[in-house]
Amino acid sequence: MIEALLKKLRHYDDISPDEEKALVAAAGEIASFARGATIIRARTELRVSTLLVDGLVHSYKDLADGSRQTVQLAVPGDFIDLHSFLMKQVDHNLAAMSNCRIVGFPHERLVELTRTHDHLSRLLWLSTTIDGAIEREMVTSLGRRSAISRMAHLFCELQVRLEAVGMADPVHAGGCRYDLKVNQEQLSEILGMTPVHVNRMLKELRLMGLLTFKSHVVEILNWQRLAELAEFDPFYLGLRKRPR
Amino acid sequence: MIEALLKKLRHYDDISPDEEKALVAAAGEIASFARGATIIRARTELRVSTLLVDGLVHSYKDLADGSRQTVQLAVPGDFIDLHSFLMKQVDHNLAAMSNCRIVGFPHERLVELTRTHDHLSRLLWLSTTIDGAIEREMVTSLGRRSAISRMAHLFCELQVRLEAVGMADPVHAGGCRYDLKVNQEQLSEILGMTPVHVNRMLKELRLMGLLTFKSHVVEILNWQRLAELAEFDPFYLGLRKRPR
DNA sequence: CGACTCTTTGATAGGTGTCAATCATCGTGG
DNA sequence: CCACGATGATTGACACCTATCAAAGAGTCG
Repeated sequence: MIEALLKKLRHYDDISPDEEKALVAAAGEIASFARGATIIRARTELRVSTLLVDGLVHSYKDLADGSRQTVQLAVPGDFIDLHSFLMKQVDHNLAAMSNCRIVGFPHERLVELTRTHDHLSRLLWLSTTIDGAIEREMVTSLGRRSAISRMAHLFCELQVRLEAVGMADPVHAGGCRYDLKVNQEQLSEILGMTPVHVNRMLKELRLMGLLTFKSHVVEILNWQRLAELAEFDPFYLGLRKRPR
Repeated sequence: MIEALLKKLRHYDDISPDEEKALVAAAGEIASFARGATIIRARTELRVSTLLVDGLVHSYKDLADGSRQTVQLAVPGDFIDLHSFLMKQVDHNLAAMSNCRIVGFPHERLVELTRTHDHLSRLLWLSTTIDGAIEREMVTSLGRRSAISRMAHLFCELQVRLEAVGMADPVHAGGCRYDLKVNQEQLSEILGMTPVHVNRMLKELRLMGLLTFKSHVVEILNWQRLAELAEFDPFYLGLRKRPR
């Protein structure tokens, strides 16, 4: 149930059997949400932090003109609102981008965990700072990259993040691919552009022979050139083991 | 020296005299940097987290075309790299936007602080999650707001953040104002637009009677209409006291 | 006063948004 | 099995916002 999380954390540092046990013990109930369902509404009081087990969840902000902007995209193994552990209320909505399963971690058990498991709780907090790094990269994309480069960057990032939890072919195995259960409108909310423009940029990536996205499958045809177009450097994802 | 930090933390929750003492004791050496100076280069190993005492510091990313994007803007009272406490290396550069003074907090002393002062360290970590909230708002601005609305949002945010540390007139005192020691090019790096466009948007805000920015002073002439234009809601800044 | 930095303005180009229509896909019910 | 409606993908024409390029004006400091 929390395998993806463990896989991710093991990229940060080794996890002892005892730590694994503690983490499993802290997990609460599992729940399912259908695509589009709201999981957490902004400003509600939270007593549980939520781990995404399967599917995609995004945090988003609504704007007056009816548009919305995704501010964080969670893949399996990510906590979708670990920052609520301290903030108690989040400043954004959380919704299922695809059918998904989640598992709650009651805050009191997380408190207990921080008391009893120093190293493990450091790793959990590290994961929130890496969420911040991902957001900073998103700022860079939205502020300075062209639409096509921004899109390329997103697909690169997802490749690496999904690969880290075993949900994408390794990059080196020639053509890599992964499932991405979103439509073009949802992509446009992530990328800060219109659905029409998403469609055109996808076409361009296809014509350039870099990538295809069809029936919820991303297939990267030329990783190197895609990464160049995106100016992608995975350093910010923090997926290299070092003592924490 | 750390008054601004204390002021900010007191918006989050009460600070006891003992906590204040501990914080002061954790502070290390003070240093000054001239405008434009690099404070921390990306990927260098860090053993100290840095508090901004005076001036402005930004984190930024360089792009291949020579442009740069500010991903985080620190005002006095903000830690500029508290996340490095866990990441050890940051994924961006840090530079002085204006002449500034900083004070270092060696990581080992911060570790000690987390051991001895539960509540205080929760407040410090809360401040990093609020940094994340600020980044999310930046994503929203860059993704969905027009240039003028984005600019209005920045000025609203700075008013509130600076007011919280006593460096801006309160909003309610009619015309509020604050010092902002940046030029239009630096603004353009924050706002993800060109310097020329910054100039035009400043002119438009001036003509609309909302705000002036001249010789490093922001003067807000009509807070309400500026906030409306920006769709600004200070909730995400977390400046309301509640038990932590 | 000159050298510099910064601000301001104009003309033009180009990227992205908007609007609207057509096409493709797919599950469902007759 | 096919018609149908719903959803999503695709395309074209056009508008508009922002970038680009270039130059002139303003402010500051030695």
